[in-house]
Amino acid sequence: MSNNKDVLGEEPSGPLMADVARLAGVAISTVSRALANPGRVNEKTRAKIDAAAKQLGYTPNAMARGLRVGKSNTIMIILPGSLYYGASQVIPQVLQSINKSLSQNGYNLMIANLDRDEISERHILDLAFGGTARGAIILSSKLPEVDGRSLANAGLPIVSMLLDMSDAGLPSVVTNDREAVREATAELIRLGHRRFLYIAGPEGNYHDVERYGGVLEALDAAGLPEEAVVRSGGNLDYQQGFEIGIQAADDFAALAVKPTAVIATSDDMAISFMSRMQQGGLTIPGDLSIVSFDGSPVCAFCSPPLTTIEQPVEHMGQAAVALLLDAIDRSGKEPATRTVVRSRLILRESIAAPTASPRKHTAR
Amino acid sequence: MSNNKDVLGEEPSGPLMADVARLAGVAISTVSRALANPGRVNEKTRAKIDAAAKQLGYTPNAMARGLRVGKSNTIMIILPGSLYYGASQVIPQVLQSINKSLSQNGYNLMIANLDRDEISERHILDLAFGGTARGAIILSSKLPEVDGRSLANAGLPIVSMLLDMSDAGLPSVVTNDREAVREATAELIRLGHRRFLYIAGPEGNYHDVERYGGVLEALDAAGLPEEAVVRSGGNLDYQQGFEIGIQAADDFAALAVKPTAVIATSDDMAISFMSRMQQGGLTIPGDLSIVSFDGSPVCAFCSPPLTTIEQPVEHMGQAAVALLLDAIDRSGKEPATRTVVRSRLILRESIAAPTASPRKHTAR
DNA sequence: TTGTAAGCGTTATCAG
DNA sequence: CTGATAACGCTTACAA
Repeated sequence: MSNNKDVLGEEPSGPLMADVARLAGVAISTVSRALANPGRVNEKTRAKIDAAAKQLGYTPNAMARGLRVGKSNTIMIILPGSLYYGASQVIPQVLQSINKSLSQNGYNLMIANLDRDEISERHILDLAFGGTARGAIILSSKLPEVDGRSLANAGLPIVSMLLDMSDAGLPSVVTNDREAVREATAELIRLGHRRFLYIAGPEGNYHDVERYGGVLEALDAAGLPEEAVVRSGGNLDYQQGFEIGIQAADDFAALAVKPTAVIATSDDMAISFMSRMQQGGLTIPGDLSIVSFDGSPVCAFCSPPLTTIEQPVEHMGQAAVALLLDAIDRSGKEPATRTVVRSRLILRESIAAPTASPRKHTAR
Repeated sequence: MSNNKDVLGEEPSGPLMADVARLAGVAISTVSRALANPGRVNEKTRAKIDAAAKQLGYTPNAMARGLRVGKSNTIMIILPGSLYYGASQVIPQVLQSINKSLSQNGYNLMIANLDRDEISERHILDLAFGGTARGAIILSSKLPEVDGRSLANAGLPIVSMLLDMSDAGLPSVVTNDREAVREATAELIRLGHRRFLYIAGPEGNYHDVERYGGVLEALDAAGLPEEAVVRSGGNLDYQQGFEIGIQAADDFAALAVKPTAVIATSDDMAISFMSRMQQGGLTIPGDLSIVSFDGSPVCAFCSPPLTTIEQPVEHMGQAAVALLLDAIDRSGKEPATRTVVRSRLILRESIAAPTASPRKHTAR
């Protein structure tokens, strides 16, 4: 058994449980028990077995175990489109956090998809229906569904992150997009701003709806009309943040009445927008205040340093894993919960009171 | 068999090959053959089987297949420390590229490690020795090794990326760090610079050695003494690029004779360094030219836009996968190759000829 | 407490 | 070309 017979050219398969059993002088099932439930076996035999296992450098075969118990210990993470943005570290931070939490609980992390074409979707479904994945965490996207098979019917626990899908029955971990943007906008209003430019991600997208909603709520609370904010963007994805910011700069240039403050829905947008504005001779925050969303580390080193809303990605990752493992354990028939982890406004030099007389602008 | 008997509370296990066989009216082994080697089965029965499989929504169980054939189709990627940097998108780009190439070849990507503690290393070794991983791509780090087991002896094809480990027997995909930095430095010399600050990653690290070597070669070629360059940094990791840049700014302030040009070994370093310099009243590139390494997208939107060396990460990822799959197929006894993918210097406004009299500075 | 034996869902060998 | 049947390495009743 195993590769004792040192056959040349043979793939070494490593020591088997049978090898450990033989070396320890016990039955193979005893080894299995000793390794899994150390309590249910005689202390002395357990020691013998441990010693034998260590001596041989035995590692249990994960696929054999998985097949037998009908479960894997791999979690897949389903990512939207591209993994990289301009400067945002949200996705890598999420991966880091989730992977860490999973490792601590004995699970592996598999990257399931980056390109949302049919091939990738099929790939995801194979992972789910083929027993490879034990659960899934899905980021900012809808459930894959290809010719009859849908991830929703895979009998797989799924947690949505960033995007609230609790209505669709998925436990979700999100941040308080709406409230955070409302507060940021309120801060701008407090400083004296009355006209705003809002730079949007994909229009109608959950984040866009929530964040823009937050702006409107703040305006409303301050007694300002909805017309106080002008929208830009809406047709490109968050991955193209730099592009969006550039287009917004063009939009800004075309405006007859200039806003005095800008609310960008991602740091990338804010960064390229600000760059263009400064090239055009505007000073920030003198002529224009800017706040954005994501809390990318680089914001601290922009000139001026960018005020941004920091998403607590690490906590969100932990929460998502906790929810998922819970669902796995309880093989849950419970109603989908929604966990909200609060974002935090980081105030920096990119916002200030509007200069001169705002009346000049508003012509009031 | 399977979940025909709709038992409540039972985990639905999905249709099995046996179910497909029954529906198609053939033997189970014929189904297996039809699905794997469509050529070795009668066209008509194949059609029947395909239809049955599709009708049932059959997905083969990956673990069963893996156990039987003694191979998985999962590749693990071993990452150094943290997954996220300041603004660099190198890691996410690598993941994207590798995952895409693997998917196209029917492989899955598993993230193997982010924290290089003993637990994680053990985890990696379990993946390797437990048959979960069929191969590994390792980024800028050495092979894990814990109590007796070493990844090197797992009988697993491994490809190193970013770091040249061809000497240690690992096929490696790297960029031409040395040459790229040499050219960048030469460009600065051509512009008239004669005194340099070099901002380093971990001292003695492969990248540091290569990149600093490139600087020295350029100096030498121009007949400049080694003393023309001052080193800063060396004790922090690349993940702490912003920190390194800040410390470098302090180092710069303490210098009696100021360099006129800075070579940062990562964009993060350059960004925080530049931010500090500008806060201190220096203008870039007027008082100081800056080039850096990585080619982060955000560099285009810094003020001034940063000259940087762009690593062809996508190509490198593809090359790494190609090498790995090759090694898997050939179960290769061939000598470890080294694939070099050339970096590219992106010229932007952060470098210029030194102003008038460098003596002004040096006099102080 | 330990051993025996029956699978888990595939693939591969070997007859037919 | 197709069908039995024996593994793959492990877990888990069940028996001793």
